[in-house]
Amino acid sequence: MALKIYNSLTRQKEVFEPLNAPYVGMYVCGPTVSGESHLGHARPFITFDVLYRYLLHLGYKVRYVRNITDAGHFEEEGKAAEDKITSKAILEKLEPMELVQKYTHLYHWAMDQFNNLPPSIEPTATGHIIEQIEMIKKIIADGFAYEANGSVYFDVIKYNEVYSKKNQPYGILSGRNLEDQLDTTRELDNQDEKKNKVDFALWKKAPVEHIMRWQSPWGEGFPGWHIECSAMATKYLGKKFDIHGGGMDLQFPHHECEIAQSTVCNHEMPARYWVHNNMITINGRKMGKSYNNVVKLSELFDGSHPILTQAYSPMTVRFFILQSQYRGTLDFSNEALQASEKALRRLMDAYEWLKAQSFTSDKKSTDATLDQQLKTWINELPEFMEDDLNTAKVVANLFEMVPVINSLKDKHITADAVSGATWQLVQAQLALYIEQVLGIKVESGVNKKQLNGVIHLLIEIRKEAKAKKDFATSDKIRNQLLEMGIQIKDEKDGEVSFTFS
RNA sequence: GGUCGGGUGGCCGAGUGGCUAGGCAGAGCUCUGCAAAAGCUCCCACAGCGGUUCGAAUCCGCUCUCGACCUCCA
Repeated sequence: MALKIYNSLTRQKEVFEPLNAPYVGMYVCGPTVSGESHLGHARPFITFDVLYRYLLHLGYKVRYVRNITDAGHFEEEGKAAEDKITSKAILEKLEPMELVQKYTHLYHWAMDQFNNLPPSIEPTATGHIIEQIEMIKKIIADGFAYEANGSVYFDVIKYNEVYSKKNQPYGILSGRNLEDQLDTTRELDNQDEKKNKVDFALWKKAPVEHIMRWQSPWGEGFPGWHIECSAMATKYLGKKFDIHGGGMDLQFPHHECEIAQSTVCNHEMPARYWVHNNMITINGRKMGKSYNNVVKLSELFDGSHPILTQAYSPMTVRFFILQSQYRGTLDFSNEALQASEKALRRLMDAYEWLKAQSFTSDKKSTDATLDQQLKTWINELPEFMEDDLNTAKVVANLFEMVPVINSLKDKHITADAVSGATWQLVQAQLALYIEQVLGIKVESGVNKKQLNGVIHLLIEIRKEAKAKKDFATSDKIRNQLLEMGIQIKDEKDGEVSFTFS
């Protein structure tokens, strides 16, 4: 068995072979922290978290780099631009760092809610301006970029001419033909600093109102969007690394441009496997800011979005995403999430019950068919994972085992139907796949409101017991609550209060 | 217009040339003080039209239809 992943570059599933086993370098494009993350953002991070977890499970030493884009036009999403030039007081000015901080924290909080493992390195674009400038200088020196009026552009036509001969034309990743693009975009062309419409910016001269700016050999400005990933990936993973991931919408132009820049600088294709997750759709349409159909993660978790009838826990959302294979679109709806919530609860109830049982390995099986069936379902789990991370099939197999576990629980079958060794196998492998590989953690369903409700109910029952002079019951309630760290106090006015210790 | 990817039962979603996942919802039964949970059973779909084949939802062609991307933007 070997892990196979779909490589967008070659358009086929390929056996994963690290360049320097057991080390694996993986770069994933992270968020732009100028606004709150939405459900669409969650998919790549959960997808690549599962890939990361699976690689770790296979024993690889993975360096997982996921950047934070904190350089750009800094204006808070949804807020109208204010006049930043005339604003005199420092505290009145828009301070990009403040936004970066706010949304980075929110993003980290969401990642944590999803039980995503933190990446090994989480570099920021603003922390790597020097590396980006150095890279641009190199590209200019090699003749693949030019300065125009304080900005620097990548010469796509020239790159294509030179690298087509080396079997790496511009457009190799997205399957685009440069001539076609020139034809289709010619009409739109106007007077521009760029030599060709297809050229992209490496460095942009900052207009006077642009508040994020840095000194460079070409004047004050800010880096183009694509260069940050090339610079950081090269710095932390080297000229060539194993996996580059991100959403499918980044394939072009972002990743295509990365390939061109990095190839000029480092003289080789930066990554070996390009992995792209598909989009989350809502009513068949990509969830995205431009469509005005985003459901923010915080709205999902507290149920405040109008299309939701209730709040959904982070694990429900994670499970919802893992019920599909990452390369297909996933259609989101309240109904679909409700289905996931119920399914997850059933799975986890069975899993947790089984986890608490103990089996002895010397017990023989009286139902060889069932015993074998369980082993088959378990043995298929790695096969499904290794077939391009087919988490949908993994989940399906987990559900095959749920009725068997529940049958044991409800004594519809006896424990000896299955051998002790097989039960132990099932216990261990469910724990491995549910908790380690899929990263689903047990959520305690109790919140403060519910807990308070329960305590009030007990106080109520205690009152009734006291009224009936049933002091045995009333004392039992008070004493046992106290043992749990909840102290009930009978106040002078007959009311009852409680405190947590 | 160009490039690419889809159309699977009420909903979400796997999938393979023949043995036709899984979840949710729905129906029946069992269990059950009531309810819930749980178990068992049922619900056999693959856009349309042709073609290849002993056999296709799965391969080919056409049609219809939906979507993504198309260079300064997360």
